[in-house]
Amino acid sequence: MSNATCDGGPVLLVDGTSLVYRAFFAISGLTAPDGRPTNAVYGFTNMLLRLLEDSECEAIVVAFDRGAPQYRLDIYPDYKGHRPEMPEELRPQFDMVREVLDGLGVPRIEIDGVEADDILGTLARQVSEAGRRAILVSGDKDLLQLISDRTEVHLTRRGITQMETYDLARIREEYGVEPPMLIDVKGLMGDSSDNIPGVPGIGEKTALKLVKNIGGLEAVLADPDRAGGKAVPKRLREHAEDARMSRILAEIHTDIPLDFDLESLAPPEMDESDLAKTLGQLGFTALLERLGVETSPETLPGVDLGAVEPSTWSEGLPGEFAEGDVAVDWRPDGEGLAYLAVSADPESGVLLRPEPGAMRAPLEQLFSGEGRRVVGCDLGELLARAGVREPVADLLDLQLAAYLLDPSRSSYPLESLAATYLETALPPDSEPEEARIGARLAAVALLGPALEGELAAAGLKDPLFDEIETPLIPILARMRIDGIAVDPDTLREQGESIEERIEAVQGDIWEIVGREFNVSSSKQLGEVLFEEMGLPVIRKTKTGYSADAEVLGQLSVDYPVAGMVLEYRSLVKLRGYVSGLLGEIDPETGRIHTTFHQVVAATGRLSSSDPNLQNIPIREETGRRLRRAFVAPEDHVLLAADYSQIELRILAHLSEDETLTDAFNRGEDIHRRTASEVFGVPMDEVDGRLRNAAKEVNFGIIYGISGFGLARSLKIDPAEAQEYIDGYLERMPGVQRYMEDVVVEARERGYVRTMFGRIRYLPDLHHRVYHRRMFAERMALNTPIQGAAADIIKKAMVQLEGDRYAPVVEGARLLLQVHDELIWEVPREGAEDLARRARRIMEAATDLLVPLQVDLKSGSNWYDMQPMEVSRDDA
DNA sequence: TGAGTCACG
DNA sequence: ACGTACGTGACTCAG
Repeated sequence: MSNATCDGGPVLLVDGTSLVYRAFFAISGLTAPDGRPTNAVYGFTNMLLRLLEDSECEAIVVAFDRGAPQYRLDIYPDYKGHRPEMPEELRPQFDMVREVLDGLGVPRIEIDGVEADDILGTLARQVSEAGRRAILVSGDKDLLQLISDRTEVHLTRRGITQMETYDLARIREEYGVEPPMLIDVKGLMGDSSDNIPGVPGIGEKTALKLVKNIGGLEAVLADPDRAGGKAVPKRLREHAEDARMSRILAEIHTDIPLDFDLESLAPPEMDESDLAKTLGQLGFTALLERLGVETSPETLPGVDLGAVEPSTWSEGLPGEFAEGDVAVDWRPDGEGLAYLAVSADPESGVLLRPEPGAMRAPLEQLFSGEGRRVVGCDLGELLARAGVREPVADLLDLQLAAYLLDPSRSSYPLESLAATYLETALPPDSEPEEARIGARLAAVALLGPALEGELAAAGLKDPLFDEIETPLIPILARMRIDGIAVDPDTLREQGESIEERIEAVQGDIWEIVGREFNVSSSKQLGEVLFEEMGLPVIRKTKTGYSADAEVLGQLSVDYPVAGMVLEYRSLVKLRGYVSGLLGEIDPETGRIHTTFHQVVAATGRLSSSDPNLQNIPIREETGRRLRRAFVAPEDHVLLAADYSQIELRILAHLSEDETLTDAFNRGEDIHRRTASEVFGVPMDEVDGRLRNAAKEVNFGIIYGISGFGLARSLKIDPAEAQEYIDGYLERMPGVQRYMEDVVVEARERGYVRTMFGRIRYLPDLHHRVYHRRMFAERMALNTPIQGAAADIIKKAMVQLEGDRYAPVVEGARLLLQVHDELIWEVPREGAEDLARRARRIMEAATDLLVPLQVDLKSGSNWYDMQPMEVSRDDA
């Protein structure tokens, strides 16, 4: 399309500055995948492509303003004086527009100290003098003065989607004057947007009438009385010089020296790979398709696995892959591997097919070479599946790197890494498997340095990737391999008791209701409670009646059946835990081997699954007893070390709020102090109710507070909740300022970062839908806090566990991480030693304005944990 | 598969 | 005039 020649067609002269501005205000909420605002680039590019498609143009040029137009400022220093500054989100988009134009092969002209108008005027004159037609495209009516029989103007109308054509006939009809006379009109009327004064009291109508009836400005000024009346001639006399100056300012120059050869104008020729890269990074894939640009470029030349015979597993790794850097690819199959492929260079690789039960040896070899580097995806999973507890090789996990670069993605398949960072596609499933694996290996090898570069450029490599996340890989793998011992009998006993109570409660519910139904079915429950029994409907969901714990809790005051449903629900929930946990006990080890996921939570936290051991009940006694099933082996104990109030301490540090830091530095009970501040009560008069309210306020602050949310958690009036919040922010002005600053900065940058540099993009900060935008703001407030807590405990884990050949304490194994807590099993006699070291390292993991505090507990199972007395002064 | 619910920090 | 606290994973039902 854009490469088609169209001899004899008009030359398109585009006012880039004006159109980018229009696009910026016409479209909102659009961002690139990396979070940069792209609304103006998108609108402009879209408009430009439509122009190229619609007009059979011969050539196109885009002009931009650059710098202050000195020749106008000399005449009138206040020219464009009252214009608001360019919006922060628009400024960087001009460079993106330039890149897009370069990719499209559209020439652009910008000259220091010259306005786009004048460049366009000059070009229009040149085109016209060459006997060709020109079409000026802008959002600015000023260009109408340039219209001639060979020049027309297209103006954007209402937004940017539509253009309106102005030609000579239309100007004559609408204004009744020749186009150059519009300069005189503007000289008289002025222009508030450019801060051109004109003659006060003369607006467009009067100005036009004068010019139409009398003639140009000089003719009007020569005999002001011809204007008729008294006021207008008076003003014309008083402001004649203003009018003359205004006319000069209003006149577009057509004689700017251009370093541009009109003869060289040619239809644009796009650079497809350049354009694909530019538009791809901006996330404009639909535009790429519209341009017919190949979006999934040629596939990589794969590593030739034919060069080496696929090996069987038992033969181990061929010698040439046993040392030196390698790229690996693998595929899961059940609990094992479908294949493992390794290559050391682009020329050759090896494909191994495992024999069941013999996975370990080649993978030990793979990860054992001192100083070698293994590059691949999800290496932790590979270590865990192979049972490799102590890899020696350096690891470069591509998935982990990609997660740090953009932690909000739902997954990090090699295909999408290759597409994003290499701009290549992997072969489709229709290709033979060996060819596909060969190409995957090639992609892995190339992605290594590519992603390392990206990490470094984003400030994520050191220390986050190199010192924290990568060393954590084998630690998490080891936690999974080791697992935690679980006593199935304890679970089964509790399960039976739970089952009995479910039967009983279910029977009671059925009796009250008068019939049998499935209490677990929200649909059936809703019908029974709200239709048959006529209970008041408190809230509705998309699909029916809401009957969650909050609603049932309210109803239970008047309707005992609601309370019984709550009990039923909690019992069913516990039954789920029991059966889930029993099903996860490895028959060989008698232990549960949960998986800790390193690339799931967008804040940087870990997550746990199969089973999730980060949500084992503790708040309610019945559920808490489940913890009795998590046991330490003979002569061992479980040791738990948890950070006390780490998120509030981070808030104190980040906000530098005096009250908050003071409270922590004095070692006060933070919720009590908060209550004292917010409710104006002396510390020792804070009762349990006030303290709890303050505790909820503190949670609210960390989550990105709203009066409504706090009201809900405290079951109070939203207005009252808002008063608490206002009171809090008044007493903690540092926190208030911090919260405001974080959101403003995030909006400008498109992302937030933790103290350790961990990044999270929040494109929805510009979303046009209010609640999406608010949601993003709360993420902006919460992520630096939750994320920093994650950074800190990860760092502590690495310091405590990273030295693979010297366990912290003989026989100790780190088993679980529950966000602000670490749990080990340790020989009884080593517990105190481990506790001391854990506390020392965890509390010193980072230096904040307030101390970090670690509480320690130990016990023979996860239920009976007793506080440990361990002194700190052992440095 | 999605919605609703609920367990944890 | 709107919908509302952050981050997860698992179970259950229903289509």
